[in-house]
Amino acid sequence: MAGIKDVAAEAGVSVATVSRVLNDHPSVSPDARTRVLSAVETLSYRPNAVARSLRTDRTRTLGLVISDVLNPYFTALARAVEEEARTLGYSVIIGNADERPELQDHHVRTLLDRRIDGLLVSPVDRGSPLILDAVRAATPIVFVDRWIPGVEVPVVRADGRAAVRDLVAHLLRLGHRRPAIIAGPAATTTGSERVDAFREALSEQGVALPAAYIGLGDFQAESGRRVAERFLDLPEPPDAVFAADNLMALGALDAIRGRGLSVPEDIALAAFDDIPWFVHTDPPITAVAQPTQELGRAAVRALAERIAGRVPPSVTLPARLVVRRSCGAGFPTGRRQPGPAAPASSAPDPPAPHPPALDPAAPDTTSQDSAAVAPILRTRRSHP
Amino acid sequence: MAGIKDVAAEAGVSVATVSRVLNDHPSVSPDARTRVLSAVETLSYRPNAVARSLRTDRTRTLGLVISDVLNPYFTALARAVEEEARTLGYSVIIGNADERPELQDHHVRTLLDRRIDGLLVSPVDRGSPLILDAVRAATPIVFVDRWIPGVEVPVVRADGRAAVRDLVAHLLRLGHRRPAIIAGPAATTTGSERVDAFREALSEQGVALPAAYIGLGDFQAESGRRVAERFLDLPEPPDAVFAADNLMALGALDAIRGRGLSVPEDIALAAFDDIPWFVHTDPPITAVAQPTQELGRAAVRALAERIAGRVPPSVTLPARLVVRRSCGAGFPTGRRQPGPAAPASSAPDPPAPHPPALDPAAPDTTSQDSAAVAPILRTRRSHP
DNA sequence: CTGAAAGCGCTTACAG
DNA sequence: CTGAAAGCGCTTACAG
Repeated sequence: MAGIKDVAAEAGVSVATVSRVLNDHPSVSPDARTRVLSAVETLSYRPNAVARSLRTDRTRTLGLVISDVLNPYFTALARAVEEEARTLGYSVIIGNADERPELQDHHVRTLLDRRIDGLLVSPVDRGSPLILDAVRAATPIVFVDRWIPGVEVPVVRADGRAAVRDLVAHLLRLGHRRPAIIAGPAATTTGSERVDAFREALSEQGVALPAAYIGLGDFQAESGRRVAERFLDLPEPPDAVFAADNLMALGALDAIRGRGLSVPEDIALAAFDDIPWFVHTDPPITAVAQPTQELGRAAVRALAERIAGRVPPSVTLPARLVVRRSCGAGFPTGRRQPGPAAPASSAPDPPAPHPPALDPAAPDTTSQDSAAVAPILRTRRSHP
Repeated sequence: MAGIKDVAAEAGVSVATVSRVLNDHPSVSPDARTRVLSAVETLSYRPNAVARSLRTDRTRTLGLVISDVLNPYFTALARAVEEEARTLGYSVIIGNADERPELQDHHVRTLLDRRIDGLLVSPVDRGSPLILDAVRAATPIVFVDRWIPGVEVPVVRADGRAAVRDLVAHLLRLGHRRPAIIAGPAATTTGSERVDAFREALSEQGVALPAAYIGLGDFQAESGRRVAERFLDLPEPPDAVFAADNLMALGALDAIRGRGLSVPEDIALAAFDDIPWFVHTDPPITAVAQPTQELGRAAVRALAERIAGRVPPSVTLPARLVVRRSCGAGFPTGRRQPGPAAPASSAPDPPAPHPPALDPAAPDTTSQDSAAVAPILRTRRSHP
């Protein structure tokens, strides 16, 4: 593989000059520039990024440690992050923690060893001394989605409280009186916050959330199944289940149907995090949708600010409720009625006859499906 | 951040000695070793991977360029790749091509600039001069899933022909007579092979696949929707649609239901690539499942061989048909019957009363659901 | 077993 | 505008 010396020889200049044209340094004669450029061409020279990074102490690389690649929410987040990073001239290296603290630390360590310029993390726990050390060492870090309380790091996340309040109103309106929740690990902020939001919204409506109706999951499908089964074994099972992420909702759905029960007739189901497949599950699942794209973009911008030495503010974006049929809504449970296709829309579900109560202060937090699916169906480049 | 010099000073030895203990070189006195190790500890020293790579000309990093991160198939593949790579002491950097040749080349270029030790690619087209150059330059490369014909590179992929033959038998047995296919781009091997397999299997049964029943998609949801709509607009629409990947199946399902039609009563639907959500779509979708985990592992092992200078063989693993209800199978279309839960299984669907014809030479190619979902439900670490 | 020194491929003051 | 030279943080023959 040709090096900068070969290019210099071919062009009849010094390596310094080659380096200058490669880096768009102003003081290079037009003649030298052309010769270097053509030498680069004929040798198909490509600068060695490793050497460059060692010299400049910058890698133009961002690390992103996500909790679980198999979770479509994080996959969408990763895509948005890479897109925005590319715009800003950065590459991103993704580390998948698989919800395991050791694996998270493995990736953080590897990323740090590689001297990435900045780190985006969705921490799987509150502990990691490694992350705390990195923060102390002034490594540019931004938390996305989840964060570690008490640590001085900008956080980019969604606030689901209004949407959860809408969900609770929706459930109560449909007659559900014994709502339960499959929570994420208490060690994660999203694990505890979602339970808190649910409990508070219920208590505002005078409904209690007994301990037996709070099941502890780990954000993975299998735990959703396990907790749902425990709920169904209760002397008085809940009549509605809210899963704190989409994978646990999948597991819960599995468990419910495994008992021969049906959603929403026997038990209602809702999930935090909306994904395209929820439109097509049986029944379509009501979910709290995060503005994933925007979160990813905002996180990268904040991190770029931190890298530039500035102190970006945390950003909190609202989530919104997407109503479908999994909590019951007066829809016929059998076949859909024929109707005209909705050409530019991805919302095959008719509007719910009884929209949930809206928080008047946030009229846009609730919507009827579709927007959540749009990313996968619309923002992709269509076939030429 | 402490460097090797600081460690040397702290331990009272030369940097050479520090380097030796860090790299487990045998000729280091026990005394020197302990002192270096404790210096490393007190300074929380971490070797700079960038400098190390420059010197050793190895990055212990693999590049993986996948066609689309939003496609659960590739996400599962990426996870398997990272897992196996980690076992072998490699990190992996994922590049998402989003089915776009320019983006694929962007990532390949970036990865090459970073001097990754080897590259795993699932090419989005047959062209990329960049990839061909890399092959010519003897960069260790292995193709996964898709490949570029005529290029001397090991290929790790699944052969879906037997499974597609099973699918065709299944469709015909259920009375479908006008099967159509939503193909992937002809520029990809998986795009053309799946059509060929489908056409051949049909012709073996004396059924033609007219041009009007071959729709060209791009492996993304939106194209599945578009092609399905075109099918439904035909004077004589197909009575079964086989989507060449899971995202196009999602789009097709959208389009079909947007017309108020239902699956499988009005039209059957099947997909290539099985994903956990297919168990819970309405109806559950019959799919050709690839051994994704094994493909990822095998690809990494082959690449490691190539990096070591050996010439690994290509590997082809069989795919298998997973029968669910989307092609019709005599299941009631309404509610499920109550029944006991299947504790350790993720297959809520009862066995199909009419299993498809099996190729006697490959009795294990067909199965009844479940196994495909197992990865996400079982192989994850459960909550402690 | 140990250290001084060269060198990996770049970038960038510095001097001209 | 240009080049010689130092140096980024490591590893590794080489000599002792």
